[in-house]
Amino acid sequence: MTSSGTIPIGELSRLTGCNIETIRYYERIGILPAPVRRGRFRRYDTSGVRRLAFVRRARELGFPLDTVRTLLFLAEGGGHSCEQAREVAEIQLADVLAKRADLDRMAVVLGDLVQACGAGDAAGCPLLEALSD
Amino acid sequence: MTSSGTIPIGELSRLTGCNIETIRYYERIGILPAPVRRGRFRRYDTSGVRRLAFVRRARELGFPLDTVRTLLFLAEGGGHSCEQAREVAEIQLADVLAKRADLDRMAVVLGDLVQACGAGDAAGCPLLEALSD
DNA sequence: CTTGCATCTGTAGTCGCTACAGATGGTAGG
DNA sequence: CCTACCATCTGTAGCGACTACAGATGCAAG
Repeated sequence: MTSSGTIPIGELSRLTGCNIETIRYYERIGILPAPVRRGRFRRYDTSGVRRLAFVRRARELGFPLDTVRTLLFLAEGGGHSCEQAREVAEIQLADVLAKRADLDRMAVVLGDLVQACGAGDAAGCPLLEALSD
Repeated sequence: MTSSGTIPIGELSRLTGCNIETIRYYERIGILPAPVRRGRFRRYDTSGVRRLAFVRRARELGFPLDTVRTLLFLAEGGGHSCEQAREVAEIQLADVLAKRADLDRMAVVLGDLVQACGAGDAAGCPLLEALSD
């Protein structure tokens, strides 16, 4: 047993639900550290798995990768963690709410237009005419 | 007056709220036809203005550029316009609703975490711990 | 021996712009 | 007449977050 508890990238991918190419991409841009290798093959231990899982969860909340970097740093005990973490989360929340508001507006308009097109009586398509103004 | 009713790209930009670089980009990828030129300068007439306005409105509803192409074609009287227009709008609506649902989920989680971090009593940051699992 | 699998590196493509750099031509002011 | 400025031009590269190859390598099973 040279490195008993370690897994190859494929298994890390399965464990975390993260694409292999994405894992290598994260390594390239410094989100994940270059792991130990057995020959040419990357080998990940539990800390590697935990770190990637962290990244995935952060990404699921929509945090951009640059912010994920900050969150990783904070999670490793950098500075006034909770305070700063809350700050970036607030910014992210505001961003999410703004995007949702945009989508809401789109959904209303699209819903109306689909409806109007469904009840197709009048000459001309309501949808196409709305776009043509 | 060689071409009285035509305007330069800057004015088209102002009229439609569409960036000059974006207008040229649309031309490059075939969303807009190459306009008449006065010397080296693009000149747009009312049909150019209307076409770009159409594109902008479609983009505001989130239609991808490829679909905008289809919509333009339909608006110019291609085939069973209204039926097909409704179909693409339904797909777009479904997409918008799915994205909104994603954002909703994010907003709930982020809201909770921001809240939990605000009431900072316990040791450890709730947000960072949620990401660390 | 060969087939298949997992992995490797490196590069290019996606989408919808945006941001330059560097050239060109016309007008207005000194 | 010269200079400054303005709008426009072309062409290319960058963004964010991946994704999709192509082509090499090495190992184990049939």
